[in-house]
Amino acid sequence: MQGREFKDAMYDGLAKLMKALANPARLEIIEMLAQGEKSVEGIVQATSLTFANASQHLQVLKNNNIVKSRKEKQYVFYSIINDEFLSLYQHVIKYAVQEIAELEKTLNRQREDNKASNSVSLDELETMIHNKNVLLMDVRPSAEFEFDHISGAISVPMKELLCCLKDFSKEQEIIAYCRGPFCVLADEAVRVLSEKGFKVRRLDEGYPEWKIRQLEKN
Amino acid sequence: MQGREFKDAMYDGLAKLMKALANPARLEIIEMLAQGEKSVEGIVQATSLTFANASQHLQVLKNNNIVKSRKEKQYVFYSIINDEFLSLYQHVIKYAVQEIAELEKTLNRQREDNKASNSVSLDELETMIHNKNVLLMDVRPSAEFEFDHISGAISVPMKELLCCLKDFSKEQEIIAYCRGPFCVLADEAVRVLSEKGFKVRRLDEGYPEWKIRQLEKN
DNA sequence: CAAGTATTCAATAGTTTTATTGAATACAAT
DNA sequence: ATTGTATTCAATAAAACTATTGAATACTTG
Repeated sequence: MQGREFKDAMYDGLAKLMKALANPARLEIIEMLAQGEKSVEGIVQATSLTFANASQHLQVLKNNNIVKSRKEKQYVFYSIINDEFLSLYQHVIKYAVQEIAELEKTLNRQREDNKASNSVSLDELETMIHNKNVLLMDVRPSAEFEFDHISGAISVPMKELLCCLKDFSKEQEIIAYCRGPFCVLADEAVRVLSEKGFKVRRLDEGYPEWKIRQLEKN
Repeated sequence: MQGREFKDAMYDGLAKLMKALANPARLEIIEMLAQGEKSVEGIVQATSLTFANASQHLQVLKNNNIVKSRKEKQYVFYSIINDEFLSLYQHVIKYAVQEIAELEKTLNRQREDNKASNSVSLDELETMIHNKNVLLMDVRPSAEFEFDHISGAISVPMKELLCCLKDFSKEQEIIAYCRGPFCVLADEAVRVLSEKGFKVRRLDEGYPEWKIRQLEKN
């Protein structure tokens, strides 16, 4: 194999991988699957995609070694293929929100809006934990909670949330958090819980921002 | 801003970034610029692109905050925008050659073809350099060496390698490196030198990977 | 100022990607 | 077997991307 031939093969292959990531619908699917496996139906419900379209995008992701699938009964469950990809994806996100002005601005505006709604800031959280009887709920997958979490939090992964409802009091104030403003888990938790009549708000930031604060304190 | 609106803005922006990377010609340009700044002409000479086409791709990269340019006399020099992007790019490459079977195979076949199988890792290099009886040889073009290089290396560009053979001892162990797994220069150097009876191996990675390590140490 | 060089711009045709539509499977439950 | 449900397949038109071409700029040098 000559040098030119080799380069072409490598750059074509690399471009193929990047192309698989170069679509907003597929990125949303990836973000969703980063939080745990989901059936095609689950993805359709959480996005504005049609069944056929979601399935098509999933095929693209599968053919590019980004997701894997398993079949159970008549359902097909998709998930991120491995932790290496997850780590790469998180690196991309981190770069994008830190270095791309446009995205940084969008994210900050969203944070402002969250504050304007009734989300709780890290500062407020601190005083609330001192004074009141609040329940701090980490809704990320349990593996992430076990790795590290905001001190005082309990782990209630999204997929277990519905079965655990009876364990919580409707008198107690609940604060839900996940990975940050980009993560949709906390929003979902707030929606589900408030529909059921709980007093629940979300933390406007998430675990990574809390961690950074802790490090800054030292 | 509603949740849906926010998501669309974020995923569209993210997809825009990935699209800028989703093209083999642009990836080759990035790989080249990762080794130091280059004029448009420099890029045209090293690739099979036309002037207009190279310029167009550079505009795309510039509009997506991947490269920056400066003008000197009538020349425009392009370079990677910052170390954060370089680190992200390295992560992508590392993921691709480790996790994508097709690319891994292509890369390994290339390495086999160049008989560079017993390569040296960056870790090994560090301990070898302590023992002092090793010659670290940078076989990239001298411009790239002058821009920056692994500390302790000497510059022996490929095209000068054959005329300089008499300067080296066959007793001394030689380690050749270039730009990383994609770069074929080191493989060629190893082939040429071992044919002549020198004790030579290649570094399995290259300058960009070393640079990233240095940055991580701080 | 004129000529030369490096780079960019603008238009375009060919190619690829995308969402949509309407079937076609594959499997489970009855 | 028949029905119902979840998913995939196949075809297609619209949109986006790409390389090519032939100018147009911008800057330097003489």
